[in-house]
Amino acid sequence: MEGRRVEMSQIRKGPWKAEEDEMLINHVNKHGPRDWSSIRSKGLLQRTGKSCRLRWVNKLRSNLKNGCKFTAEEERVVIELQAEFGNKWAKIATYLPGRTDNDVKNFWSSRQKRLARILQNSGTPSSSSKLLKTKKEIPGFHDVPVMEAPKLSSSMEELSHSKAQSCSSSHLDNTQTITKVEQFPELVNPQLNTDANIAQLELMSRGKNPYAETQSQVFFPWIPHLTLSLESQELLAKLEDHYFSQVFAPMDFPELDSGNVEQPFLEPVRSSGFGAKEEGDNPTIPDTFFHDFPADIFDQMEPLPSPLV
DNA sequence: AAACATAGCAACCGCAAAACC
DNA sequence: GGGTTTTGCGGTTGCTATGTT
Repeated sequence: MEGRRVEMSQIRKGPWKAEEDEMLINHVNKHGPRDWSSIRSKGLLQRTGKSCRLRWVNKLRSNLKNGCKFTAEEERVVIELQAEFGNKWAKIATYLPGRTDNDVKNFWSSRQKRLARILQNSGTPSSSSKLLKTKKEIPGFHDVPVMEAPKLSSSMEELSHSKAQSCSSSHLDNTQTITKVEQFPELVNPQLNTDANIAQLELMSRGKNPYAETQSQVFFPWIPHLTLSLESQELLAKLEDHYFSQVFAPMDFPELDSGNVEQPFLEPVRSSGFGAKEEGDNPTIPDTFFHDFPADIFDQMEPLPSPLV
């Protein structure tokens, strides 16, 4: 018993040091990614075999996309595969080269928390003001009811492009992603990503039929064949009408009911593409509307013809 | 500037399946 | 065939960075 206590106390836990990483890499180079328990029995590291394996799988092995946010495409893959397989993170991760089961799990967990918070806020009338105060909760949502014409910032698109490039260029196995995703052609439809869906469904829910494409085209006319994801539909089903009546009460768009389709408060993105815009080019788009979208959300979108005026 | 809230990430734990003896 | 060890997975926790008030 005493001996066991001493043994247990010798096991290191917590963050890994560079020397430990180096030792672990050496072991794998010699023996391959196996015999994890022998690492400790040989006295190489005071870590459990499980801990060594986890460190290798999640951080040290090659071709990992450490530090890169999930792209819109990756998000779609996760959402679709989670719906199909459930919480089989390891299985889902096999469809995402460079991502580990832990990455996928963490991504999903964060997303669930975000959705839960939105739902919670939507369910309590008194929380509407709180909702509107929090920028991160619904991307761009807080800007929508504001009828003024805010200035267009170019900083975000610069950031988006630099981030997208730094991630995509450093990982050559993106082709593998495409190969796998081709098995799921529905995954690469020009849908909006998760957060965008949340924002869109909340806007669209003013209408009688939130899934109607005509509605989506009213609010997001620059997005072709806009469809709601499973998640959005589920979320929308749970949202309560009073919330929206509160939030949008000051606004009224009779043209929506009459079928007279006009742009209520947003103008479409120019066909030249998001990154091609210049400052002041389209002053009616709120400058924070896209701030929470993944950097390459627009990569999947076909350029649209210039809007009819 | 400080306090608080939130998101993202790394790592641990318990359990189950697989492998080994 | 059964016991033990190893490996793999999913859930959870804790820490840190960042944003907000």
